[in-house]
Amino acid sequence: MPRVGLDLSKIIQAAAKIVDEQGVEAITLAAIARDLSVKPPSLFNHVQGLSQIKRELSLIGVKMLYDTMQPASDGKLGDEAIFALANAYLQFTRDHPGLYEFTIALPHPKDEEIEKEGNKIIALITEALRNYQLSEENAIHAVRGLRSILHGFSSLEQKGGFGMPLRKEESLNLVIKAFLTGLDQIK
Amino acid sequence: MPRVGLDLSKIIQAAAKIVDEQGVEAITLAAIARDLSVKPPSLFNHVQGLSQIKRELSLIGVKMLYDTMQPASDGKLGDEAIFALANAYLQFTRDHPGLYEFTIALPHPKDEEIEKEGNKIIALITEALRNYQLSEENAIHAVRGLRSILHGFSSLEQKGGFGMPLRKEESLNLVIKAFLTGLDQIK
DNA sequence: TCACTATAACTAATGGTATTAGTTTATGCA
DNA sequence: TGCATAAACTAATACCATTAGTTATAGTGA
Repeated sequence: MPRVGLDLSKIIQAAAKIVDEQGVEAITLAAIARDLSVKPPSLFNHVQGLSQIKRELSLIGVKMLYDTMQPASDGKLGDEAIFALANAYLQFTRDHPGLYEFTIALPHPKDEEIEKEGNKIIALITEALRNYQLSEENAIHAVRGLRSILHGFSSLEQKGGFGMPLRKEESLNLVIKAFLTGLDQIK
Repeated sequence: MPRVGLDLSKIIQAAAKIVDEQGVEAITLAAIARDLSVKPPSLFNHVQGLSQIKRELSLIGVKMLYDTMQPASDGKLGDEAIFALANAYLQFTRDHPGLYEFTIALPHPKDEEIEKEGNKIIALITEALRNYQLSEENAIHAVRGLRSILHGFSSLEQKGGFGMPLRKEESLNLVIKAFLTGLDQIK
């Protein structure tokens, strides 16, 4: 019985690799155990079960997304900050499609730790929109709008929803450009 | 052995009810069979397996979404048509959250029948955008943008992504309003 | 009306999954 | 060096999808 030296972190790393390379459907305790050269029950020494693993994937997903977006917008303001955030967001969804899905498909709607991390992302977007002089209420609408654009575009791209070969980054830039331009006039 | 009179349609209806009421995770042959008071193997007399059922859910999902959107925009043009489409889209995702997920999570990327139905939805949006005088290329970008907004907003709402109590329809209207206003200036 | 055929729905069996209980043994610490 | 903790295991249970083979119903033709 050679001890492999498992721990929660190694299990989550293996799980993250599987979802990013093979899709969220492929995440099973059996697959993780295989990847770690261990039998499935061994995982229970370090983890409550599959649902905890999914929860941890959501958590590191949100954290990694924030860590990707934060440096991108740092020091920038207005349009420049928004486009930087958008590019970072899109890049993350391309680099980590599986993990990204877990950032959206929340386990229990009320997981405070995940919610806290998610709020950091929202704060980042809110901050980038600061110099648009929006009312408090419109700022909330605008953040929701930007999140909808970012998630919708990324999700549709992931699922192969865009048939045309036309450059997709160009599409995202145009939506955001139009949205921001229109935002300026609504106030 | 009383014959229940199963057929493909009844099976798909039962499956649709399950995904809309209990979520896409809940769709299993066992659950469908229970709902129809039948043993799981009986389903194989009418269906290839679970993957075909999922494929059929995608197909009727796309068809139903089109049938919801088409009458909404019929006879309208410009902003009015776009907002009508958006409201119909949002309503569909609320009435049929499970079916809606299947319209996005396509089975094999290349299912011609589903793709054909999907193209009818895209044509509807394209038509509604007609009088914005967009170049052919920008029209494609704009359709992608609108789809991103609609899907992103609906998906985030479904997943409980919007915490605030602030009226959500208002948010969607503002994003679209801003997007359309900006679109007018880009050309 | 009756037999016959096609097939709907079944039971039994296989192999995959998560999870729990109970066992063995490696490893770190006294 | 010995011992206690716990890591990894085997065995077992319960669920799932799917296939093979069985039973018997319902519609057809005589």
